[in-house]
Amino acid sequence: MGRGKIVIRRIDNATSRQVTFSKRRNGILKKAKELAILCDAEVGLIIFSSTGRLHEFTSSSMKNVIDRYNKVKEENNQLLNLASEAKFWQGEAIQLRQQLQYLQQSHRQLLGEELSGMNVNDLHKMESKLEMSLKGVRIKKEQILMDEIKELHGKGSHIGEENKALHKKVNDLLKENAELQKKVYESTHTRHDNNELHMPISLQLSQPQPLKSYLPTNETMKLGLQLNSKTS
Amino acid sequence: MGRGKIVIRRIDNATSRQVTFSKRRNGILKKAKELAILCDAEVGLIIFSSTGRLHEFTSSSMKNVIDRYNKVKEENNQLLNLASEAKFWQGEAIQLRQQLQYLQQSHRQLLGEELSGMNVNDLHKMESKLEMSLKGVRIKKEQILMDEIKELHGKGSHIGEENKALHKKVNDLLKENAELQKKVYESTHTRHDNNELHMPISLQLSQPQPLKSYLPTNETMKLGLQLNSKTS
DNA sequence: AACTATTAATAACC
DNA sequence: TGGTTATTAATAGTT
Repeated sequence: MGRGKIVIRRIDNATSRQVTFSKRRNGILKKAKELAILCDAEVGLIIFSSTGRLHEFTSSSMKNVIDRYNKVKEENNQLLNLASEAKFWQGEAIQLRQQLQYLQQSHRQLLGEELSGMNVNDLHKMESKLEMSLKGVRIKKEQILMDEIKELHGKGSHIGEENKALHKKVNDLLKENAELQKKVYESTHTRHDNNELHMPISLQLSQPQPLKSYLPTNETMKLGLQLNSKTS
Repeated sequence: MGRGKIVIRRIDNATSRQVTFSKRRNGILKKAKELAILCDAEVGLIIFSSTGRLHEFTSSSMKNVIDRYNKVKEENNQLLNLASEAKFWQGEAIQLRQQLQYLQQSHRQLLGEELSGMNVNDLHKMESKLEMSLKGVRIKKEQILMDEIKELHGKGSHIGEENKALHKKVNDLLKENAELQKKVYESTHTRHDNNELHMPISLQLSQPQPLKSYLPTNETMKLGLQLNSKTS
């Protein structure tokens, strides 16, 4: 749109560059204004000439336009951040789902399900694997049982010793008791007849109770059962 | 530049507004780019369509352009402030200079200088003014003199009374003295003759001095003169 | 989105 | 800097 066509590149001649700037600047300012009016748009145009002079057009106010611009850019940024975050977690989810699927498959195969699609070699390997596993499991189980037994033996011998001591004590007490009974009998036999058996009876009843309580108790029996149920 | 001329006003039809927006937006974006390249200008163009969509062009970065824009605006603001401040003080100076000039003129005229350029009426008024001033001055002067005299009279009468009292005292003393002299004379007359007249002479000399010092002094005379020179 | 008659912008010149 | 004009570029109305 001039006397001749021009290529769009920096005009070297400073004067004609300035002239062109002046003309085109007016042109674009007019265009900006027209666009704003015709199309009801909010337009902000800032131009610094090569000499540093400022020229501007705004349909509203430059502050408005800039604020709105920054707002939109910020929102876009937030959207971008959210999008990238979503993408990241999506990736995580895909990876985790794959791992899960693989483990489920492996698990089913270990349990003997879904063996279709495996060749003899695979099945052979699987068999070895399972045998190794079984071996490990049995070794572990036996070890636990042995530990249990060892512990029980320890407890048992301890209780046996205690038992011995108790038996001795019981015997001593019985002897003592007998002597006392003898003395009482001798003394009461000469004076009163009706109160005769009161004291001996109460002493006799107290004797059997301590004997019973030093046998293996319910609690220690339970402990042994629990350990057994765990290793079976 | 189309099939027909158009007036630049908001296009009512939303669809054709949108179409026009699209076309002209491209046009102005191209123009902005061309201006930046051809003329080596820094350009920032922000467009919000009526539907709120953002379109932009910058030859560098929008942040750059906006920062530079704000910087220039701030500088302009500062310049504007300084300019308005300068204008304000200039106004003040002009006003003060006028007042000064008027007062100088008036002062000179009151002193009888620079009477050329005044007509008879002006001079008549001036004369009256000066007469009034003179009258005021004379009245003030007389008042001050009267005050001075009154004060002096007050002082004078006071001093007069003191004077009377002193005279009386002097007389008394003279009488006393005379009597003493007489006694002395009588007593000495019989024994010594050479000391006879010493004492009476000294007492006679002391009498005139106090009388002199109670007349108006040099200082009060001076005060009167100063007041006169001020009012003349 | 493509076409085109027409207007608007502007490059070169003064 | 501002005006003129030949020419190109942009685009309004249309398809």
